[in-house]
Amino acid sequence: MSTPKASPSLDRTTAAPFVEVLVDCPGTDKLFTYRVPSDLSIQPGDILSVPFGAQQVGAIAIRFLADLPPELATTRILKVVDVACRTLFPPGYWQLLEKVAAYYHTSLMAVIRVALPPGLLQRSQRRIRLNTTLHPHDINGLGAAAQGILALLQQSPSQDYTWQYLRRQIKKAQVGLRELQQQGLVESYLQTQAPTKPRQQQAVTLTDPSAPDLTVRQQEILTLLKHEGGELWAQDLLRLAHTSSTTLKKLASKGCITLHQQERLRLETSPIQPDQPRTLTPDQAGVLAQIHRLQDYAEVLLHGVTGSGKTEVYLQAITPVLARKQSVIVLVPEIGLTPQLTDRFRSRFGDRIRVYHSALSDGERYDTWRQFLTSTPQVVIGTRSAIFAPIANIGLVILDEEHDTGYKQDQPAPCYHARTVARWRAQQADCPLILGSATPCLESWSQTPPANPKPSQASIHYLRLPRRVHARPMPPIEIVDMRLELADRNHSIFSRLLQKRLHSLQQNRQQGLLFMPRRGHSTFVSCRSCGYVSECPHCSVSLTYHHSPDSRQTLLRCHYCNYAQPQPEVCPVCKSSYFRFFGSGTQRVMEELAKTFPELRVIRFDSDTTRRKGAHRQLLNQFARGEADLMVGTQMLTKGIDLPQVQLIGVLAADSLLNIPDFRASERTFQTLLQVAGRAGRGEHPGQVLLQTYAPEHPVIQAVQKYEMDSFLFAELKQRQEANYPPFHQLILLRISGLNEMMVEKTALEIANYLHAYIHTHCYQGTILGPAPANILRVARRYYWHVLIKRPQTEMGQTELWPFPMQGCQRRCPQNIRLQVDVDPLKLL
DNA sequence: AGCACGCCGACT
DNA sequence: GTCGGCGTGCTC
Repeated sequence: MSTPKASPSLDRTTAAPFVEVLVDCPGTDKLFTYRVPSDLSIQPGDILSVPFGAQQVGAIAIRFLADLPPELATTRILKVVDVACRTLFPPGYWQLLEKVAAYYHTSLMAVIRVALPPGLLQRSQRRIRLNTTLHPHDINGLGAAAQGILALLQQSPSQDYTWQYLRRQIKKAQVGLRELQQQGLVESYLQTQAPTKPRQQQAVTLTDPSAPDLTVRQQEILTLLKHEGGELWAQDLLRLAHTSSTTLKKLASKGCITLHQQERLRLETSPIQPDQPRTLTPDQAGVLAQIHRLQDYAEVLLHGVTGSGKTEVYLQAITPVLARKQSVIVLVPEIGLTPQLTDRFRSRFGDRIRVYHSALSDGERYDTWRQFLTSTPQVVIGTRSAIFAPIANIGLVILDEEHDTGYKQDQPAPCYHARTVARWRAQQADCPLILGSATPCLESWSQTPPANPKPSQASIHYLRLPRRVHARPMPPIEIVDMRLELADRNHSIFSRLLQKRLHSLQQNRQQGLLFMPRRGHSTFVSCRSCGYVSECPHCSVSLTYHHSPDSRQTLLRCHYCNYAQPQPEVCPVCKSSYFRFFGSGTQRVMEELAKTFPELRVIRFDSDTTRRKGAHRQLLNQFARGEADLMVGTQMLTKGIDLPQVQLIGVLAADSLLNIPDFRASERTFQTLLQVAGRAGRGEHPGQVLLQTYAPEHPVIQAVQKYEMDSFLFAELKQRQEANYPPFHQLILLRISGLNEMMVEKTALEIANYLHAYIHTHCYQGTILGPAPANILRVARRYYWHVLIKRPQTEMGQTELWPFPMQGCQRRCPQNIRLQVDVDPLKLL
């Protein structure tokens, strides 16, 4: 791989004998000192492998040390084992990571972990191997745990498992292991995994095609090689020329070709027809002209209704950036959902596209990531972590579907929002940031001139694409009052109007989507006689009814921890036989459809049917080819499906969205419903949307029906202001969890009290809410309590650092209690 | 994260 | 008395 000229490859000699590193171990954010072996050259930022305790872990070189601090004995200093990756990050990159760590109150290492491709920071693993030379003479003499481990290992094809796995599978595994080790039946060893490395492959280069005394066959091979450009992978040449490696070796010995190892990049590529820029509508052209005018850092909210051609604007905004040899980052919520988008980028920009997301293999991700470090102008398309792509010379950052909640990481720290990080990156690179959406989120919209009472203070430009391309109208939205259906004794989940439309769907050879804002067979199982609800024994959430096609048994499953149990025939409490599921999910809809419309061909499109790799594309293609009349699905249907023939959209239970206990429920519902509606009428026919609800007078439903964006957002903004919610106040959520309920509660209370006092003594503005038990109290045996910090923003929507006393909170947290900080949380459950 | 060290309960 | 549970603390 070529390295930029900034790297004087000869000058990689390490000056100092010691290096301070950041070790990839949770709970250790201080620096550790290691000796630099004379045969290794190390630079700050390089990713290393170092011994740490009994294991070997990944580490990052931070700085050199000429002398050892006096408190460190020379004998204790260990040597760096290896350099896993030599990195040369663009200027300002470390500052960016540090800023993220500071703002989201996490360790720098946690940020580095999301920024680096997986597999680079490798740690050693303890594994247990079966001793095959020895046979246990008396299995029954062993304890239960030992027997369990033995049975597992014997099942394993490699007679070998990680210690972590065994410990999870077998209780008291520690005891069992000791027993087995004493008898010499198993051995325990540390496996140091090699970090992901470049893939090397043999390449053939033509050097001298005119050597004397060549056979006809040899001549043929050389001609072929010349024809292919003089350079090929050995395996390709072997295949093309139907020859063997001995022949190649002979040619090499004659000096006609050279054989050498060369890196072969694992990049996702697909042969794609190149395409040309499309003619823009006047709206698009106007918007693009404004974008082209931007040079330095500026933020743009591109508010374009579904089908208005935002993608083409992105493409044409990128072209001049690439032309002036700068790079671009394009973020999308989920790459698997939008294969059409990446295809279009590839058609336009060819091999300058780098697709980066978690579905890539470790090797592909690693190679793509290392391409970022080259100085070639490129377009990175990826999911949220791609905002950390270490490319230099960024000329433009684009966030498509900027309202999407997928941009917020909420599982492991740092709980960063890609939009926030994108803003910092754009500021750092002094380039424009485009936020695109058909349904902008309140946080972004509130900073644009239309939302601002003092437009001069608005920090985001507002560009609008109010019309669809080819002047296609937005589909009309009809509201069906489900209360009237029930009053008229229609107990079906389909209103009579929807039934009528579904009937005519097939007659008119049209297609439709049915949107169901929930996954699973139904919501929960309850007793109609006594009200008992089946709950998960670990998570205090109701279990969901799942009907698997291959087994006759019906299962109740927990959506949080995946616990499953067979469904009882009668109510466990009162023995009533009216113990049935309640509400409906995609599976239930499928069954009802099969009953009412047996002739309709239906595809189910939800997380169950799309889990398999490539299933998304396959199901969509199937639908696009007209092999089904109707597609039934959950939230996934809202994203990026661009099928011109979709005529009918049915929304079954708008209410279940509206009633989610979250202050953003209205905004979410509005966004989701408009996104769903936008899937209709993208072809010749205008299409129609049918919205079933028990609350037709609800302001959200009203606004959706009229496509009234601004008035809805104004009203919503006002409510947020009154209730001190974002974007007027900033929220920081502290999630306190542990196995002991009392301890969690006690700790949460202590932290809340401490914060109260802290705010008071420092005269900070703000309020502490809670502690309160989380809505779902228990997830996978852990209890959760929340403390919410609310504080006024100095400037609306400004993301700024607050001296929130993380250390103090941490100190009040016992070892077995976990404290997670979520700055600007999106999920308050 | 692992692993060692160290302190309390149920057994020989 | 000991063995072995797991809570606390350190790893250059």
